[in-house]
Amino acid sequence: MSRQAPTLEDVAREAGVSRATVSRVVNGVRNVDPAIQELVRQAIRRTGYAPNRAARSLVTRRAEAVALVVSGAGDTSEEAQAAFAARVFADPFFGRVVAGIVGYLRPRSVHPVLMFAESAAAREEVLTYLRQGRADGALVVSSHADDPLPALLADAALPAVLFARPARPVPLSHVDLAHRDGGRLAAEHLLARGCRRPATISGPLTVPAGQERLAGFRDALARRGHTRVPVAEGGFTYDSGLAAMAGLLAEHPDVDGVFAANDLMARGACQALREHGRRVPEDVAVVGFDDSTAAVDRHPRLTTVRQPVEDMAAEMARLLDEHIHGTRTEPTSVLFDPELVVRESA
Amino acid sequence: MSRQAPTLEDVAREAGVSRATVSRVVNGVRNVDPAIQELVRQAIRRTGYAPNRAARSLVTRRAEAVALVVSGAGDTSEEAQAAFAARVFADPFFGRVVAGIVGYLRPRSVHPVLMFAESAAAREEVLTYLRQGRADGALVVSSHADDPLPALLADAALPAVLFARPARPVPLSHVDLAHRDGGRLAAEHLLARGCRRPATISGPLTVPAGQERLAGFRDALARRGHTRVPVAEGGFTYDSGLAAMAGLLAEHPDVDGVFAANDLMARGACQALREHGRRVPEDVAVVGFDDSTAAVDRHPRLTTVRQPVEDMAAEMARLLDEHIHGTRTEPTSVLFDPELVVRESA
DNA sequence: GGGACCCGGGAGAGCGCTCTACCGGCACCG
DNA sequence: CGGTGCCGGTAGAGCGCTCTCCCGGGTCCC
Repeated sequence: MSRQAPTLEDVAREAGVSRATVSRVVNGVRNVDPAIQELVRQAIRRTGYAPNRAARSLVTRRAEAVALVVSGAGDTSEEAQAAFAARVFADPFFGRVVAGIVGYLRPRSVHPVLMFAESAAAREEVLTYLRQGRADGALVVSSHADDPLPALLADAALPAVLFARPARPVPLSHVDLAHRDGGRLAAEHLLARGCRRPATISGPLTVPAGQERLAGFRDALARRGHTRVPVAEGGFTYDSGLAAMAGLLAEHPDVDGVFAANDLMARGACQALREHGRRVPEDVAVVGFDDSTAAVDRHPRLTTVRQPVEDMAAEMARLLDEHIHGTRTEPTSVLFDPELVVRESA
Repeated sequence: MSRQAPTLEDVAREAGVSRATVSRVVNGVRNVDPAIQELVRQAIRRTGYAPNRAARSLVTRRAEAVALVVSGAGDTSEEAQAAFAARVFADPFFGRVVAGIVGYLRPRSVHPVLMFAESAAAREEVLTYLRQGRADGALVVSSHADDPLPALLADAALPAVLFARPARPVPLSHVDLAHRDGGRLAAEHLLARGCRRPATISGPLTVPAGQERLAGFRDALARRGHTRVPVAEGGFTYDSGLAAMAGLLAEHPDVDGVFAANDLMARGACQALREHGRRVPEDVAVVGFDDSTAAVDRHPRLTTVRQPVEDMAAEMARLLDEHIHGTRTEPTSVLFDPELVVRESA
């Protein structure tokens, strides 16, 4: 910004019309004489005019931006913040969320502001940010079940949409997956493949997704007569999957099929199986969950329950849009269907 | 925003002082009587006041936001945009960049707006965004060498800082790594381990980082008498590393040490070696580059040349800050030193 | 004791935009 | 030929904030 940026006034003078007329041309409201329109457009080009957004926001009361909040639970220390960011981004899942959100926002010229809310101070910052009108609403992706942010947002009556149903009910719209159906798909596939000793590495049982994937898996097996299925609880990380699989093998050396509640753990499980001399899928079939590209294209390519994350993220953005514009007022929950993707591991 | 948000005026009335005084308390400028300060603070608390940022930005001409631009080359189609975003985030490298940037920006209450610039239209959008004053500057991470964005930013005299030196010189500040030294570290380590037949999987030779890591590696080996070192060019992806390693093995079955120009390719190389019955590091030692956590903590844990990405990203943000505030005017380049991290693979 | 100088506070302009008036002119119609 | 719309444009208020200018009163020093 070496010299002053041109204003509406400058363009108006250049085109020989009033400020309002230029504004109409820029925003495309009301009929403006085509000849004058062209005149104004040329003036805009000559001056290199770009409307000042702060001024526009001031009167429209719209920031045309939304906060993309990656939310954690507890009260992480300041130093751990960098680690938190790195960890979140390490999960291929998050990239898909961003892709879906940006895909929806971009054509609407709305921009996502990246925020982390892993401590009480950071959460307060998010609320303030929204109250200041710097963003029109929040898209929240929580990494923990007991994330306090959703409730804070709801209390403040700030427009927000969540990815995944919160553990505690909160009057906020959210998108989610039919996790139960996903677990069922995995179970049915393992049985169809001829597995006789299925087991599972569940997600953390504190989060709904963890509980429901497990429930769906168990229910489907129970209906087919498998009532006592070994379960090892994992934490959605590679290492936890590895450890869980090692544990399962120790207690049940005869397992021939494993459903891991996400791809990262499935990968860990594959590694553990390899270390214990089991071949995948010949000795033990492995089914993952998510279909996160990065985790899936390794060897052996993972059979997994696909979660349409991009679509879900886009829907999340769409819901927020409606809440912001007041075309939707009641909290809504949109459920997506999982899909089995068969590759090599099962 | 059900009811109107409280304004400075409201707080002033509540506290029985003038607008200016409240503004002074909020911004901490000049001496305000402690008693009155307290009065104002209470009024702020009672009213739940949060200063409107659009209004503030309008007069300060500061958005207190920067664009975090992930930039590609060519003219990707609209449909490929989602894939682009997903791909970028899949690289663990990017998460570290974000962590470093956020670590610097957050204490300064500056927020990053995520933007993708993988097509001409998207690039134009970035420029407009900055010209509109919605962000005070841009932090650019390019995935391609011939990215046109830096030149566009420089031409428009918009504050911007790049990660890595652009292929074509551009009058913009940037941070970078002493890639040559990194290549040298890898070479020396392999030789020190007793490797007699070193080879390398280089990065794309169109990008400076690719060229220089290779040059450093070659030079160091040449000084020790290894003048003809097998080179396979990769594309910084897992698959390209796998393919390159397979190629190297086919032509030089006796290689006993490999330097891959990034961790992802090193992982691919490990996989290829495993498939060809070679043990790592017993038969072939593998050294990676980056020290990207996610890629490194697999089995065998990767020996790698660490790039202090977080520090580099933070420095990038610091430089931008200086450019924005006018305390730095000349384009500056800051070089960081790589560091060898020895783990299991070599 | 009087002038210079702060120090704490208020008044008010103005940042660049949108948007609601309003107004002149022109076609149409009774 | 005087209303009645309607079209195409202008005028101007005002969004909420910062910041310069100003002013009263106390302090300090000669």
